Amino acid sequence: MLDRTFFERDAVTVARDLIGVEVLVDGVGGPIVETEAYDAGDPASHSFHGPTARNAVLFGPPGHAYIYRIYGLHWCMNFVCSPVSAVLIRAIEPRHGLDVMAGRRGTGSVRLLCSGPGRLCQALAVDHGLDGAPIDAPPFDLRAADAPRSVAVGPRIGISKAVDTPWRFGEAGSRFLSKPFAP
DNA sequence: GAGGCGATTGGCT
DNA sequence: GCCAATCGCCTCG
Repeated sequence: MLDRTFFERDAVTVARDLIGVEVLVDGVGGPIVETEAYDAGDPASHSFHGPTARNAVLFGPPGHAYIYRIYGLHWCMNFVCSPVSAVLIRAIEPRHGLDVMAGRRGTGSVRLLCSGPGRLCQALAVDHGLDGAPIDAPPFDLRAADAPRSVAVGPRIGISKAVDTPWRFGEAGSRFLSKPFAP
């Protein structure tokens, strides 16, 4: 289990350090291979326009899950950092509970089980019910990386503001990335 | 109270 | 590569 102070740092630092960290929800999950940072004062962050009903968790203590619905049908999972910032978990490497994930996802393709923020939430059964939940307690279980990873960096995906800010991080060469990093 | 849109995905051309 | 699906939240009137 990660120390709580891990998230008492800025989102960019945490996003880089999360690559390789194992995240399990009720025992299902695997190592994080792709993240994005959304900093305080970042025009692309949900916190930019101040507190609202949806983003209230972002303004609370770090080390909690911020989960929201996107495009009316998918969920996205973030870990809250400090101050008022968050890391979007974009992809993990399926390692534990493959059969459970496949059942939830309705696909046999291991590569597509958790390759994308919406997909991994479906595979791990993450939804609004876990919004605001502390991530150092069940059903979450976060474990330090088993080995150092080579981390690639690039611009974030799918946003319309601050599109050039290089705050997307990923395990170089992983086949479970939602999109490859430019060389 | 109404209108627009999003940190996405999957299916079809 | 393009586009529909689908709805809660936010902004504006």
